[in-house]
Amino acid sequence: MCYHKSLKVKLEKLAEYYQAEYDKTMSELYGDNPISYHENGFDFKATPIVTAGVPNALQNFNWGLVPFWVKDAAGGTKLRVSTLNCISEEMYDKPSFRDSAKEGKRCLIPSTGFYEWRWMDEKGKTKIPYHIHFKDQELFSIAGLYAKNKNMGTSGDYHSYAVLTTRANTLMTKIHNSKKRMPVIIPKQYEKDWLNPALSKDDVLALCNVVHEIDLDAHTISKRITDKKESSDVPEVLLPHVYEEVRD
DNA sequence: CCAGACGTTGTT
DNA sequence: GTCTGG
DNA sequence: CCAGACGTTGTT
DNA sequence: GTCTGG
Repeated sequence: MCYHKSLKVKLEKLAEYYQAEYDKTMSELYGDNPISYHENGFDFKATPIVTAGVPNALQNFNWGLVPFWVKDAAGGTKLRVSTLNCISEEMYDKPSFRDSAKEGKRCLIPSTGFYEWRWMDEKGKTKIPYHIHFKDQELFSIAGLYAKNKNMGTSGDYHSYAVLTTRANTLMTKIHNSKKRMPVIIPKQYEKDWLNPALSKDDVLALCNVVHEIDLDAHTISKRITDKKESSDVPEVLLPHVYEEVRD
């Protein structure tokens, strides 16, 4: 699973990585600051993504996929709580995701890392947060599906996406030791393929498994990440924090 | 037929 | 929009 | 997923 | 302990 991520990079650098344009609204929104240090999926916020539909632009889409058939805002807010993630193995079958999957509405979700908790005991009493990132590259793409809905009560259409998940690779099995899932990550050399709307189902599903060849790294961080009294969207949240009980 | 779901992960 | 359970 | 609540009356 | 809201 993946409900927390970071995008510690400026808009301009994002555009460069994806060879994509962005409009004035977006530059006003983010200015010259990194886009986020910690984003909680349950805030359902919009951040820049790249879609198969418009592969040469950064577009601000909301996390938590609201399918086109949702009839009103109440239905959307209820459903998106459980569509932050999509089990990639089932995306062609689930009512909430299958239309996006079949229509090739795949997207790249720019990320500089994601957060996961590791359980330190059998009883589920102690958990320690980690930030997971690439070993040798700051920015990378998480794979997603997206959709458009007209009934969310927003001024324009409501654009949203879900993070695809897959079986955890070796590193993630260690950290995400109870659920053993992780976001689908698309290496740079496959990004164009992923955004090709004509890609076959078999190829799509195969790309959801390349995570097993990816070299990720992780470090423990402070529990400030879940502190409600202080903002967690600050640079300090990413700093390594040593726990006695973690020996690896 | 109508009403209601449509989802993720999980044992704190 | 489409499927399932009642 | 986590954090926070943990209730009453009313009545389509 | 379990449910709900975010």
